[in-house]
Amino acid sequence: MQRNSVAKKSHSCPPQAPPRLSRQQQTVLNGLNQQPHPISAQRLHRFLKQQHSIGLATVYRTLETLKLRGLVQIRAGVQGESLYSSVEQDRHYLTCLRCGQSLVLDACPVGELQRQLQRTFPFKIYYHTLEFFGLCSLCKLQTSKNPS
Amino acid sequence: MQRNSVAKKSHSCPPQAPPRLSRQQQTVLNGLNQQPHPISAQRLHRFLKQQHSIGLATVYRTLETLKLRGLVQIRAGVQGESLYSSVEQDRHYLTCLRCGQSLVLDACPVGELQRQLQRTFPFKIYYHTLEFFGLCSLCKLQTSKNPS
DNA sequence: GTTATTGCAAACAATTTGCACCCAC
DNA sequence: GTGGGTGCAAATTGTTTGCAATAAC
Repeated sequence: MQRNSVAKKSHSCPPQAPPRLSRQQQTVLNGLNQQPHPISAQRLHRFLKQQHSIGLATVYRTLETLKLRGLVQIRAGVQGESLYSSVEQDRHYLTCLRCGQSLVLDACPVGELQRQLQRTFPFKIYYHTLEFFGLCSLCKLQTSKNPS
Repeated sequence: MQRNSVAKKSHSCPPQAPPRLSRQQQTVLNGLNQQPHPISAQRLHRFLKQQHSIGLATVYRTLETLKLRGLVQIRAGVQGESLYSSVEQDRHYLTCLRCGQSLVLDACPVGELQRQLQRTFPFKIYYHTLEFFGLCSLCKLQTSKNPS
């Protein structure tokens, strides 16, 4: 997995990700990795500020950087915000469109498909999202009463 | 599954969706169904205004209504907006995180899984999203030059 | 007449940007 | 010293809401 031959050339510089992250960027990435669930930029910022001094814009800018480097995964929250999580997590959800409640699924049936796509297209694939949407039993009742 | 006994009561009233849509709601739904690809609320509004008189707020409100009735499908655009499409479309994409370019995939390997989940959980599942993210070959080059 | 729908403009919220300052190399 | 990284506040963008006018039944 690791290039063993010539790692001498200055600081390590793997073919993929331009290497080092700044201090604050590392802070953001660490903070993100501590989250059990996908989290919005705003909430992550509030979380980080408990321990560090960091600006909201930096959090946004860093998440953008990490995104392009394939280090974070993004999905959309029910109220339209973006939710970020470690790209390591291969988690999938069953989400209620009305109340936002999410159930975690354990199956991930698309790993093989992803590898196959990777071979077929000239794309560097970082991750995939798979999510099911509908109404939970409670909201289904509510909706038929008050279609709001 | 369906209450068969007394379906006589007034206009048809299937167990699921509270029935009729208003005129404008119908306009939105029709307009949406004419789109070949997922579209944002703003663009849909611009599209509709070419032929009808309709307010932006109505478009948003209608899309929300249609969402709860399981008639539209939502996914997040690369710049953070919501993209809407007919729930009929079982399309999946391979999307570049940098330029937003999307390739349409033909395979959908999760139909069976969805039916299985539907049996397992007390959720009414309307649709699923499955999307792959990464960098297209061009953006991959660009990124290694200018990590911006 | 009563109730839901609509349009407009104002309000909101998430995100991005301009700019001056700071830090690492 | 130079270039990227950072914080703050202002600007932008997508979306929601209040309310009076309108349409549906």
